[in-house]
Order: sequence, then C-alpha cells, then structure tokens
Amino acid sequence: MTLQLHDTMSRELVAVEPLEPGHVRLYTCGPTVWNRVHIGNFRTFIFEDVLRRWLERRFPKVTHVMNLTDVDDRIIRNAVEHGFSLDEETAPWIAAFDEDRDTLGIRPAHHYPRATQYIEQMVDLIARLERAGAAYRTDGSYYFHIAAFPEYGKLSGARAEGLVSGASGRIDADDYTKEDVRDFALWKAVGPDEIGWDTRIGRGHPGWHIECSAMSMALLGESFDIHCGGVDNIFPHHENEIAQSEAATGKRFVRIWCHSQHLRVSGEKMAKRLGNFATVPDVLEEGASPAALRYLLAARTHYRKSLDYSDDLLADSTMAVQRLVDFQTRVDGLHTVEEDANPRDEAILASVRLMRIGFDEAMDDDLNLPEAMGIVFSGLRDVNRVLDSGPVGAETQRTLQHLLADVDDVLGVLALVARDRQAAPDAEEQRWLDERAAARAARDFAQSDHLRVQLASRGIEVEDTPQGQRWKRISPRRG
RNA sequence: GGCGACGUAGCCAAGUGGUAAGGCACGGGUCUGCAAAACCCUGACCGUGGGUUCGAUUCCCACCGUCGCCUCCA
Repeated sequence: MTLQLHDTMSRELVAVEPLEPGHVRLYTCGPTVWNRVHIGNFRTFIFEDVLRRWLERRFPKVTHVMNLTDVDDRIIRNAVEHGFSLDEETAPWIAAFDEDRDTLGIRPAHHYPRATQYIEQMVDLIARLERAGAAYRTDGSYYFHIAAFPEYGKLSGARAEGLVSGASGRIDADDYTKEDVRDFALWKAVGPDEIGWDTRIGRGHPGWHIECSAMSMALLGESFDIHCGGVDNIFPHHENEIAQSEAATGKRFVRIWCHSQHLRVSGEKMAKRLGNFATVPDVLEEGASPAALRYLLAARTHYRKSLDYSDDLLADSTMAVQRLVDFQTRVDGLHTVEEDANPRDEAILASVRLMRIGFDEAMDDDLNLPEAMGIVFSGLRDVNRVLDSGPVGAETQRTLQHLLADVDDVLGVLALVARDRQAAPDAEEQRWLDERAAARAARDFAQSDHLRVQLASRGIEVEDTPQGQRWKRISPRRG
C-alpha cells in the first residue's frame, strides 16, 4: 500500500513517489505575518502537520519548508503607520505564530524562509523571466505576462473569459497599472522615501507570488514533490506560482498540489475580513484544551471538506479526546500478570493488528484521519471489553502502549495532554487528595464525597478504581 | 457570469453498486458505598425528482439548498 494524495491539478488521487527516492520535499504556504493568525489558518497548518507526520512515517526523509510572508502592502502600511521597520512590525506576529504553533503541537518546518531575506533570489528570478519574455516593465514595476504562458489556468481551471476583475471586492484594482487584468505584479516600484529595496531592477518591493517561487526553488530545487495551502490559494496564488516558475525554468514546478478546505463559522468562511475569527489564545481562554482544538482541526472531518466551527463541536472534540486519554490511562495503569498468553491477550493482539491495518490504509488513502480514528475508536471498544473481563500480560500492555504512541505520532493530541498534565496539583489540592484517600480507607464516604466536589471545583476529577483513587485534570468547559 | 466543493441519524461525521464506521448528546441496564470510567441495549428509508442497473445512498442528468475562489485571504 502506498500513500496517495488528491492532486488539485489532475483532480485525481496520485501516489507519492518522490523525485529523489526516499526523500520527500514539501513546501507549505505559511502565514502573512501582519496580524495574529486565527484558527481557520491553523486548520491548514494542522492538516499540513498531519501530512508531514504521515510522510515521515512512510519515507526515510522529509524536508519541509514553510514560508513567512513578511512584506506585503498591509504590512508596509502598518509599519509606516507605527513608525516601525518591517522587522519591528512583523516580529511580534512571528513570535505569536511560533507560540500558537507550539501550543498546537505542530512540528516545526525545517526551514522558515522569510520573503525579506530572499530579495536577491526574487530579483534574479524576475530578471530571468524578463529575459524569457515572460515579464515586462511598466513605470518601474514588473508584471508577469500571462500571454507568454499558454498553460496559465491549468491548476484552477480559470480561463480569461470567466474572470471578473475585482469580483472579490477585496482589492483596489487601480493601485497599479497592468497591460492585462490577468497579469500580476512581480515587483512593485516605490519612491525613495517609501519602504523598499534598491536592486538592479530598481527600487521597490516584491509582489506576493514571487517569493514562494524563489524560496521554494532556493531550498527545494526547481522541481519538488508536494506543495500545500488552503483552497483560497489555488487561484490566483498557486496558479501564478506555476506560471512564474515554469516560465522561468521550463520544468514542471510541483508534482502534487494539496489544498485544505476552510474552517467556517455559521456557514461562512472564518476570515479576518468578516470579523468572525478566533485565535488560539481566544479558544484556550474559554477553557478548551490545546488537545481538543487540535483534534477538532485535524480529525473532526476530512481535510478536503469544510468544517463549521462551534462551541458544540469543541465540546464534542473535548470528549472524544477524553475517551482516548481515559483509555491510555487505563492501559498505563493495567495490573498485568506474568504468565503465558491467555485468550484475552490473543484477542487484544488480534484487535490491535486490525486497528493498525485499518489505520494505515485510511491514512494512505488521502490522509483520511476521520476514518482512521473511527477504526481506532471501534477497536478501543473491543479492547476495553476484553480488559473488563480479566487481567492480561505485560507484553499485551506494551503492545497497546505502542499502538497509542503510533496513533498519536500522527494525531498528536495525547502528547499535548501529557504536556498539560505536568501541571501537578498544588499543595492544597494534594492535601485534599491525600485526605480523600484516607477517608475512603476509613469508609467515611460523606467526607470523601465532599472532597471530590471540592477537587472538582479546581478542575480535578477523581475516580475510584480497584487499584485506588485516580485523578485527572478536566477542562473547566466540561461542566 | 466562469470555475469548484458540499447536502448521510438530535449534533459532528466515515463510507460502499447489494440495504450504512466512529465521536458527542439522550434513554434503559451491568459494575460501583455513591459516582466516574468501562461494557451491553436502544436510533437513519443517506437533499428532491428522474435515468442506467437484477439492484443505487454510492454512477448519470436535472432541480433545490449551502459555501468557496474569480489578483496579494489558509
């Protein structure tokens, strides 16, 4: 079985076969750091993280590049307004992005190239395009000449006739002058007092699309395996990247294009512009756990389907994560017996085999994590049933622990829960736990129930098991 | 107007040409000092209308509904 991904260009499932055997080169469009990234943006970044994690399971080497767009018209406008340099303007947003990314357990890319650090490469590429007759200069600015690239539109299916200039209502089309509405800016000339770079093609700053072509080529080569982003990047961003890159190199730019669907709110796309967004800190402030948010964004539905965000969905995800955590706790706390394999061990090992096969198949089928988790949950019930019936051996316990570790190597939520758990009970909470254990030993149930309520008010839930009292931190939202 | 996606139980959602995983919530049980956890039982004619087929939720067409992109939004 090999990993297949849905390719936006061919609109088919395509097997991942790295250009360089054993080494997958992955480029994912990162954030424009003009503001705090919201959880809709993170849906895409988490999808890419899951992809990256699964690729690492399937191939010996993965090189992952995510760009940071740290120059664009909005950033320049804000920097001017604040009297900041570009770096000063973007530094806090980059720091915030790093923090949120870490909160959600997203593995860092191997490279985070910043547009402002690749001006030279962009200028080279623009000069190369001009020599190839694919770029022209107007009033000092450079534009890509669509007519020079007949294949334009092959990714999005967008043809010239269908495009309605300004239909999105997001741009001021008169900002720059172009020969053809479809032509797009490679380099924007600016005056001596404006923020820009003095280069051999003049003073200015880069257009949006050119950075991804220049940086991906610099770090991954002129052709590489997988390029990802949100669906809103298909047109024009990725369409333009293809045009620039292939017009310059004459080579196929990317093998497989993957795009994730949007996160919505009440049916509409979550977007800064609409004001219906929430940031990672916003969600945590309401009492949700990072694990629940990650689960919601990663596994609640398939990455190519839009997902409507709501408090109910978050609560739902919180409980789903709790079910996994409770299972892990149970497995870790198993009182195992040392004896030859019994029928229970056999039954569990059989379940685990089925779970592994099903999980891998689902993931190989275009990263169907919801399907994969369905298989896991279904298997957990089978295993729980067996565990209810009697003790198992230490080998079975290890097998289950390895299974959970492998599932979470992709899902990445148990690791976040474990991180949260390090918040140990404070002195008072610990005293209540001790007192409650003592009260139960003395069969003073009134006192033990009282302490249970008291601990619950601190977000600590206590359970009694044959092995004694056990506690766990629960989300305040849960009540 | 062009291109594209989606519509499955109370909610979320996977999936298949031969009558539908899983999660959450609800109800009833087992277990428990009581709980919790776990387990058992209980729920769907898969947007509407046609067509293809022995047979369609799954393929085709139309329609209805929702949404996305159409020049710097993940």
